[in-house]
Amino acid sequence: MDLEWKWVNAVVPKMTQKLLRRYSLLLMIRQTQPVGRRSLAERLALTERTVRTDLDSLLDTGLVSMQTNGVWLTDDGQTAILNLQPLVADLTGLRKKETQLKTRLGLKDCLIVSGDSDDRSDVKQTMGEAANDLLRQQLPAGESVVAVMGGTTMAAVAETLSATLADNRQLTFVPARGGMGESPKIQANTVCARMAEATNGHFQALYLPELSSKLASTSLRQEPAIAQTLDLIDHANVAIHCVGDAMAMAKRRQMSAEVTATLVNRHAVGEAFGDFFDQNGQIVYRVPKLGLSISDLDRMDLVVAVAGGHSKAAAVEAYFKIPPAKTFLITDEGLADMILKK
Amino acid sequence: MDLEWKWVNAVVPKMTQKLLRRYSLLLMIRQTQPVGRRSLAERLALTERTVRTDLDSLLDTGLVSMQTNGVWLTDDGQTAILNLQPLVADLTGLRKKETQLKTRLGLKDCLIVSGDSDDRSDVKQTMGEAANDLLRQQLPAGESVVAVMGGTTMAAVAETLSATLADNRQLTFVPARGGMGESPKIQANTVCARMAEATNGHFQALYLPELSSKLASTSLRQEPAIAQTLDLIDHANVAIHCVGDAMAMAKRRQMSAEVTATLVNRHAVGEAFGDFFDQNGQIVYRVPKLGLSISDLDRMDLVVAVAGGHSKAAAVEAYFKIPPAKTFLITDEGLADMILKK
DNA sequence: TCACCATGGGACATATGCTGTCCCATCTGA
DNA sequence: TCAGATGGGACAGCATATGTCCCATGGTGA
Repeated sequence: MDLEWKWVNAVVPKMTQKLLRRYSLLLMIRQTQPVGRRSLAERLALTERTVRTDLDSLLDTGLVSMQTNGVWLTDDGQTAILNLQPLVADLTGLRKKETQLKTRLGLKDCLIVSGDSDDRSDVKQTMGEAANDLLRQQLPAGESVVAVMGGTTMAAVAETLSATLADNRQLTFVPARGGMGESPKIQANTVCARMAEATNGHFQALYLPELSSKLASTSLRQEPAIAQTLDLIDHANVAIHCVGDAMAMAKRRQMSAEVTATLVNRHAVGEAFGDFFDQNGQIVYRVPKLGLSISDLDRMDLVVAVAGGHSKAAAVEAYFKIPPAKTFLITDEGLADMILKK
Repeated sequence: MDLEWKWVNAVVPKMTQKLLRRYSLLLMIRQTQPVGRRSLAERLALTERTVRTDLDSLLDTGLVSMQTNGVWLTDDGQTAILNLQPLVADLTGLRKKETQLKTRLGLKDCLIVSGDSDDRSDVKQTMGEAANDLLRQQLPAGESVVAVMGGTTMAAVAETLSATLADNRQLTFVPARGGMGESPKIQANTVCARMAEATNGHFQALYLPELSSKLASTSLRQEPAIAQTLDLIDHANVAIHCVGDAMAMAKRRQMSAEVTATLVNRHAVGEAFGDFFDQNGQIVYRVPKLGLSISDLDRMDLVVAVAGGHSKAAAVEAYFKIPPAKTFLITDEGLADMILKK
């Protein structure tokens, strides 16, 4: 498929440029709708007029609609993005990187969005939308219990979940683990609530204080409210989570100096589900928490990992030495390049 | 893949038209090179200027070259045609018909060119070029012995064989069967000679008179020159042949009224390798000839059948109830439609 | 409620590319 | 040698794309 486009380009040059330009326009509209010509032009570094011609064309073919408050993506526009994604990935060479990363990390499949979320904050949002697309295609129909984690990346995913996801599905969201010391805005409970809201689904919170001893967790496990949620987690068939850089996570969760020192000593590079691992994928420290562990992913129908930014490359690369080979990864070019260039 | 193009078209309308126009331009150049703008314009029902703009573009990208005697296809142009073929087949809907026909007839694969060779004589030539493309991709490297049949279709294939076929191959052509009463221009010996010439290969003729008795064939088989050729035929690993309408073939070969009556009585619809069969693929009459039979195809590495025109539909459909499922078919839209519409 | 700002739409000159239609010098092949 | 086909030049007309304004308006936050 890769070579094919070379010839298309030779026969109708600049068709691909135009296609890519309009595709990125569609993406940007989806991300910021409702939005006006001038904002779009600025964001995409195009002139107002070219944006306008493109919009007029897309209006003709019904992919966008113009309202007094700005441009909106139509349902057809949504579908177009979904259908054009692999094609555009081909054109930009991302497709090649996707297959490379897939084999390199042993993934079920892989989606790479362009950019680097360490540099531009909107890339995280694009990853969120990619996650939404993926879920729409991969989430089994019917009832599902979705275990999710917290974090800024997961919050971005939650922001973009659309109601169309719930068309043939009844979704229940549940935090994969108890409160992990994150700030309220990005903790799993908040993410759950937001996802449930967006998809007209249900959610169940898991309010847990910081745990310091195994004793406390054993007694807490008896609490009816908590036991019920833990039971739900045990029945989750879908997991969406992120992978974090070890030190960044330790700092964000304000872990004690003692624990941090342990992490350093044991060369922890990444974290997922509260488990810290070194570059060989060996778990070197577990945050004492209730809920899902990496090993529970085996029994899931669908596992989606979302992580981007070159700073997380080492973490992600190490992480995928652990989980079953059925995980989907959604990442960005910054991270992908960092892993592949080695 | 089929749906994808709908969206490409929605995002960049009329690019596909242009792509198709230029592709057909390339095809026409290949067919008639060296050729001038005006001839091309006339043949493709375009204006001179349009052809010129397209040619200029193709010149820029190096797919064609302009000489004082006309336009030539470059090597890149050749490659472009080859690589764009499946894509264009998608766009025109031919691809869908190809897969349909493939499953319907139980083929290894199938190439359909647009048009109907019963209506336009140049369609046969296009099929020949398609055959050339297919051989270039499928013919095993190294030495091959290619058994070919006669007929106008095979003659068209022979016309278009190109030297590039022989890049990594040494080819020997041999008539699959003895002279079948065809006129010299289209008989297998001539076709062989022409193919060998085009590919810098060898060929071995098989000159046989009309045979009327099995006795004669047995004695002829002893003749050293004939025995040698027959031995070569036995070692053929590739076969290229056509499928004919039963009555048309009987007439062309000036078969006796008696035999023709037999064919009618037994409801023969088609012919291949001198074997006539009815609509169920049952062989109802064998021309007493020396050489290859349909059953010998089993041991071949590659079998290509070439037949087009709606009038041959019944014959082709019946034929593919006989041979192994590894045959490639090259046909035209007229024939494909006739089979598929039922 | 009001004011402001971003919105879509209109307008226009300009640039670029495509089209139709000539003519012409030149090359080719019979 | 010569007739016919070749590529290239030229030009006007047309369509589309582009850059740059301005304007009325509607939604939103103060």
